[in-house]
Amino acid sequence: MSRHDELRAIALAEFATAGFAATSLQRIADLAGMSKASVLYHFESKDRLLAEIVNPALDDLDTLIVSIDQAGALRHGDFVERFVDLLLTHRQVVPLVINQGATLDDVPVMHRATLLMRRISELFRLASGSTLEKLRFGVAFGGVAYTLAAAERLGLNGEIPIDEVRSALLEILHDLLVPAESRIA
Amino acid sequence: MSRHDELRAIALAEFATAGFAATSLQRIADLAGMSKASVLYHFESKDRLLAEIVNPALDDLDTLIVSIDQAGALRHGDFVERFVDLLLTHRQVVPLVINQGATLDDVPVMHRATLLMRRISELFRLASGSTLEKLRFGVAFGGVAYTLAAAERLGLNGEIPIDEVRSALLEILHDLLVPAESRIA
DNA sequence: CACGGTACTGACCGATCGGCCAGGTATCTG
DNA sequence: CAGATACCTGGCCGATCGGTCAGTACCGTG
Repeated sequence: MSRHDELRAIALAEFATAGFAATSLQRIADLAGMSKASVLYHFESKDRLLAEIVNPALDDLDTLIVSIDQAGALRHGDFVERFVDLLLTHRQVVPLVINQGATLDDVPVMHRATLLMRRISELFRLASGSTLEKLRFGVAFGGVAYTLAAAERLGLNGEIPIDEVRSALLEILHDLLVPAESRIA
Repeated sequence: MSRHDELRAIALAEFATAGFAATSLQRIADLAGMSKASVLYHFESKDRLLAEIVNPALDDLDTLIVSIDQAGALRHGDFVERFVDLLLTHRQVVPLVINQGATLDDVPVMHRATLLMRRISELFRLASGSTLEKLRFGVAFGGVAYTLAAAERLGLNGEIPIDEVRSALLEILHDLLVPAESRIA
C-alpha cells in the first residue's frame, strides 16, 4: 500500500471513530509516523483528504441511484440488495456520512452526501404517499445504515460474519418494504 | 422563560444542527445578544452547558430502563410505546446523542448516553439470540431514533402532525418486534 | 558527477478556541 | 446611605487549529 493510501486509511479510521473535527492533522501525522506538513504534502487540505475518502462511496451511490432512475419503475428487491452491498462495501465510510453529515454540510463532499441521501428519500417518497409509508422507508434505510454505523460503539455486532449480517439485513428490509410495495400495486 | 433557560434552548438548537464542536460559545453569545463571558457566567463550562441540556432526557431514559429491569420480564409493547414517547418528548436532544454521541464520548454526559444505549441493546440481546434478532432490534430502535434525527435534514417529515408520526412509528416497531417476540415465546 | 523530481521536515503564521479575571452596573435590603 | 447580590462586560491568556514556506535528504536518470 502506498504511503498515500496508508494515510487515507489512517484518516478514515480516525474520522469514523473520533470525528472529523476532533481529528487533527497532527494526530493523523503522529499515527502515520510523519510530520503534519508531510500530510499536507500528500493532501492539499484537510477537506480534500475527507473528499478523497468519501467520494468513492458517493460515486457508487450515485451510480446506483442513476441506474434506479433509468429503470423507470422502482424494483425494491433489486435496490435493497444493491444498497445493502454498497453499505457493507463502504462499511467504514457509513458512520462518517451518517453521523457527521449534518454537522459537516458546509464541506462540499458532505453536502454532496446529503444531496444523494435526499434523492434516495425523494425517490421513494414519490412512490409512497402516507406518513406511514414515508416513515417505513425512513426507518428501514436509516435503521440499516445507522445500525452498521453504531454497531461497534454499542457492542451490537461482536464478531458476526459479514455474510450473516448481509442476509439478516436483507430479510429485515424485505419485511419492512415488501408489504409497502404490494400495497402500492 | 429565564435568561438561563433561553441560553439553554439556543445552545440546544445549535448543538443539534451545527454540532457541539462546531458551535462556539461566542456564537451562542451572539445569538443570545450577550457576551461570551456572560454565557460562562451562567454555565461554568461548555461541557456543563451540554450536560444541562442532555441530562434531563437521559434521566427519563434511565427511569425507563430501570422500570423495565424491575418488571422482570420484557414486555415489548409497553417499552416500545414509552420509548417512542420519550424520543418524541426529547425530539431535539435525539440528534445530538445519536449523531454526536460517538464523537463526544470523552465528555462525561455523552459517555453516560452511550452507556444507557448499550444497556438497552443488552437488555434485548439477552432475550434474543440469533444475528437476525440482534439486527432486527438494532434496525428498529436505531431506525426510529435516526429517522427522527435525520428527518429535518433529509426533508422526510415536512409538516406531519406529531400524533400521526407517533402512531406510524408504533406500527412500524410493532411489525418489526412482535414477530420476534412471538418467536422467543 | 550533476540534475530534477519526490518525499519530507521544522519553523512559523493568523485565527479561533475555551476559559479566567478584574471591574462595572443595577436592584434589592438593612 | 452602605452593603450584598445577580448579571454582565472587555481584555487577556495559553493552547490548538489548518495551512504556508524555505530548505533538506534521497532517488533514478542523463
